[in-house]
Amino acid sequence: MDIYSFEGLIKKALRECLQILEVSESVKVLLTKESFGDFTINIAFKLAKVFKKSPKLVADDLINCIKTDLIESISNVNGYINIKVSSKFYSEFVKSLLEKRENYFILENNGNSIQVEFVSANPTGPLHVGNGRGGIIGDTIARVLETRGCRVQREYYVNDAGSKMDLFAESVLYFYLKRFGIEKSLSDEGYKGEYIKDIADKIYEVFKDKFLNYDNDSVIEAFKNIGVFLLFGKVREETDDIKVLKQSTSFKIESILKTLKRFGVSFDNIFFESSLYEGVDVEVDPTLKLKEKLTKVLLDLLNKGYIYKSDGAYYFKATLFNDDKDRVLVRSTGEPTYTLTDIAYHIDKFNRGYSKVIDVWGQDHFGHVATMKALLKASNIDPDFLDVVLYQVVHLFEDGVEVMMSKHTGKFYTLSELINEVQKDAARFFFLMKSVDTHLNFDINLAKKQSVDNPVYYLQYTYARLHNIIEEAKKRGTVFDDIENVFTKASFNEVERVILNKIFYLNSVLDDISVDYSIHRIPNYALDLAENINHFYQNYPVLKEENVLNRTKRYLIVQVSLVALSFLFDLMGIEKKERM
RNA sequence: GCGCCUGUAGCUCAAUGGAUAGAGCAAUGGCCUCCGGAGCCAUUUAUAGGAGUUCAAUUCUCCUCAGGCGCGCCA
Repeated sequence: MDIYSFEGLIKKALRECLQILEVSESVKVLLTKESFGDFTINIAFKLAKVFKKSPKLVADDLINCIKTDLIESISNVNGYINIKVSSKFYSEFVKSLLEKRENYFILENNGNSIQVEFVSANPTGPLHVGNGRGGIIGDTIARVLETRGCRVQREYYVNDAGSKMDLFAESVLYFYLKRFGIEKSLSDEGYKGEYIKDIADKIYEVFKDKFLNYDNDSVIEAFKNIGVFLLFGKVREETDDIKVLKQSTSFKIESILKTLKRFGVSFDNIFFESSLYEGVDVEVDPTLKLKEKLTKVLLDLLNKGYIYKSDGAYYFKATLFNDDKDRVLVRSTGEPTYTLTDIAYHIDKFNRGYSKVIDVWGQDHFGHVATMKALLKASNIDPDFLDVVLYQVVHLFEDGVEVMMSKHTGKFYTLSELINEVQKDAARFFFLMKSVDTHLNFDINLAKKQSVDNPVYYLQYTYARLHNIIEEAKKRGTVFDDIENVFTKASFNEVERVILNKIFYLNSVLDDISVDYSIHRIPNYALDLAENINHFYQNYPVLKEENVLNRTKRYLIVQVSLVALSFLFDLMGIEKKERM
């Protein structure tokens, strides 16, 4: 028995009674405060207008409709329909949960195939702390959707083409040539971080003067590829250079993929932007040729009349689709913009057959959302196919002072360093706790402390001490009653009911999260539950309890709680500890 | 200037439009003949300001103020 069957019973009762289908379908059973009962329904307020009666009178009618032995009593408090559930309710719920274990919270496959794309940081430097937030958000959304019965694919979009990558390669080249005493000019926009020098040094160490007599285009291509391999950890095309590089293992900077793996984040698919540039050149019009994949997208828009030329550039009429301004898709130089490759990429996703695609972007990409939706619509794809989750910036504080982060100046805290110092679990939890809409102030000193201040230890402690009860019971050979007697001869007190009700309600919480992606509710839920469990632990000893029936009842609470906590730890990607 | 996000306790953050706005940290005072005191209990303090919609507003609408971000032939 679960929230769905329970809610279904109530819906059915109301449907038969009310004859109003839409209304009874929108009924939701809500968790309520213990002083009001176990669960509540507020549908009477909504129906008051329809029936032209006061909520209180409507509730009176509704109460008479609902008859099930899962409910012990049902009351009407000024329109609130408060439900106190029965022993049978707990009997069916607890037995069902203990039978299914963690799978109680994992729903059957619902046929939806969803892709979540996240991190997708440019492979032009190590990940910084802000990327960690995006990583956790995407990873957790994926985990939640999986529990809701969706098939989920996690994808990383690697921008290994485009002008940022050229700039990166030029920066490496600058330092490479310096090793030979050659001073080349580097634009102010160029990357100047230590790691750029490390890459140049590595190239020098492995390849010596090999690239000195390359022409500029060739050396830039080679350095792009080498850079992506060293920084990201994987390249689309394994050139001979990469094979040589693989023989030599020493390189100071941890690759992006490795950092993420240490962070508990992994991907099912890596999509390289450069793959959009595969194939042959195809004519768009007599003045322009692009690679076939991009041409196809552009021609489609062109044929629909959504493209015009201005000052030699190709503009998309985005303003026809609610965007602020028209957008350049091809520069006057004939080069495609990021906007064109990105819509080509999203059309590719659409063609792969997902029912929905979720992109996790930093807030600074906000302006790009309307553009992408406009392009989707112009390409005859429902804009709702794409959900974009924007997360606010991470501000880093060290010794009370904000640490500014920039790849260009080279001063930033890497995610890798952060994981080294505060452990994966604490870092994940810290990122997960805050709503994506709020700016996250990350206090490095506090995070480094690894002390009681960190709520993740509270959770792990709760799990460990509960688990210890199970261990002790085995060790001591503690005797328990038949659990059937718990439901027929005993009853759960308020503290115990709160715990059971909360756990019963977890599926409903997860449903909500899967719709609005409010993943911060998971750690908050977990902490709330842990608090209730610790209160129970403190006041109601299990093994010491002499009455065997009570002892068994409390032991059930421990078992149910352990299953729920275990599931939550797995969902958050945090290690559960049986001993601390 | 226009658009988006945010403004809740001393600090960091919660609260599907629902009943008396909750936690942690910090402060003060209590709990170990213990299944783990990394815990429990008690006390203190808050919805930026103003209108509106609603039976009901921290939540929705509008205005004001404050902070962040965006408004490229960058990605």
